[in-house]
Amino acid sequence: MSVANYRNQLLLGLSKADRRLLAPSLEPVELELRRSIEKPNTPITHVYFPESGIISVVATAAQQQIEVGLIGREGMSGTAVLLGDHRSPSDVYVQLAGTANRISTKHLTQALEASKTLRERLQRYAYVFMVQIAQTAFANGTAKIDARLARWLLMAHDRQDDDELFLTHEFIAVMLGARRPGVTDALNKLEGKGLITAERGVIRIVRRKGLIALAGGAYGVAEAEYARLLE
Amino acid sequence: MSVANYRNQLLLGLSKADRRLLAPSLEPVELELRRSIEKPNTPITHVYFPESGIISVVATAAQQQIEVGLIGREGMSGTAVLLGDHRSPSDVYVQLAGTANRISTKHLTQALEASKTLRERLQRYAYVFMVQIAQTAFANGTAKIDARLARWLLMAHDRQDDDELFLTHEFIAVMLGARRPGVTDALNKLEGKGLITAERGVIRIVRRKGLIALAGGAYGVAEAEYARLLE
DNA sequence: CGGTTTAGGTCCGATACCGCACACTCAGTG
DNA sequence: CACTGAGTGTGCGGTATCGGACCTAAACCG
Repeated sequence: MSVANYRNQLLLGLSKADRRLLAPSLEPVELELRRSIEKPNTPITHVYFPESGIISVVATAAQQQIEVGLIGREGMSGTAVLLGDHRSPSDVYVQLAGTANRISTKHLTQALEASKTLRERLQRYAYVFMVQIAQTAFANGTAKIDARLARWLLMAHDRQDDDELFLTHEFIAVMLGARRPGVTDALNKLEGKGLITAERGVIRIVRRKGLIALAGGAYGVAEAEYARLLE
Repeated sequence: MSVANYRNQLLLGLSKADRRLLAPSLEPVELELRRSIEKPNTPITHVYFPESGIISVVATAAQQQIEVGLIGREGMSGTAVLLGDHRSPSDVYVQLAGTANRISTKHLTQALEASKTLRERLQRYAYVFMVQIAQTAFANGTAKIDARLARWLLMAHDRQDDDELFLTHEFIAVMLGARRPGVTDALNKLEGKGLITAERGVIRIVRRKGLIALAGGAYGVAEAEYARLLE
């Protein structure tokens, strides 16, 4: 794959030199639905830069699961590696199929050693991801299901080109830490307001502005930080 | 202040050389209750290494406030600076009075440039703090108020020497994003189980194990990461 | 084409938590 | 020593969400 063809914004934002540094180690891979990217407390072997699709970072404990962050073509998995660790307590897997370029933890670590500018840029992303997680904590603590759903749909929508998201209520329920029927209700509510349309397995975003309003303060902060630091 | 006198574990864990690098720039300060450490979207002037007391990182939006992370003598404020930013979208202030050593953002940045080992160690802390925030997201999304309260009390207790926490229900309510009477109820529930005792303005931790059990999976993950990476 | 799987909708009672309001009580202050 | 204010306890109706179950409908498969 030629350098110019990357669609991952983090890779695209690198200097030519930094991109050349990573390019030989990058390996294109398919992101199949549900594919595991990181297992809790297990060494991270590769770090993924999605070209399309979405990767979820999910906290798991006592049979409970809930998404704490999500990664698309704007970012990368494995931020732990950027900060000197080689594992994480979270489960990380593909939530929306797509493609990615991945690099082995070893090669990435070497590249980070070799280039200060690379390190700085990727660490800025790590910071933005931290803000995203903080926003998730905020949303989970203060917002109702429909607002959290709106936030989630917006974040997913930001990470792909068209307006159709291929997801089931079941999966969304896990993401939000809610019951599946609760998600069904919330989706119907959003559809009733004309913000989305939904069919079996497909959700179509219709009015982003309405979704943003409904999400309240839970959406936008991390996105603004990203724009400020990485664009 | 002599090097040996630090009580902040992050400073204590540094190599002698790194401690010498920071020491001349460290300035002892009082952490008065409610003192502001960082304002949202305003340059971070100083980074604080608490010796005692607790600093809260609070996400604010649309008149809603909720704590996403908390910092005591095990850590430092201003993780954004470690990752190349100089502000953060969160409100950061003193939640439990104490003392700290602080360093200007400029001096810290210079020291991070000068010492790779310093940078690596502090960035590992930043990673642990990120895990803590993720746990908050988990707790907020899945746990009931009494479990979240138990988690919060445990985390505060970890960060001081004795068993008495001087807090009002009102402040805890803000931390948890709950109503004040909800906190009163939850505290009474914990007291009924013999896990704590409470008087006006004081909460005394009695049975940590019981609190940990009640907190479910919401407590312990970030603490384990800290032990693994920084002890 | 008929059977099976998977996704979605709906209904039930229970409950945790909310918003709001008000009463009590302890601790300091004039 | 009464007064005041902050901290705490309590009550009440309303509602979001839960846990569990069940039923329909679309898609898939031999």
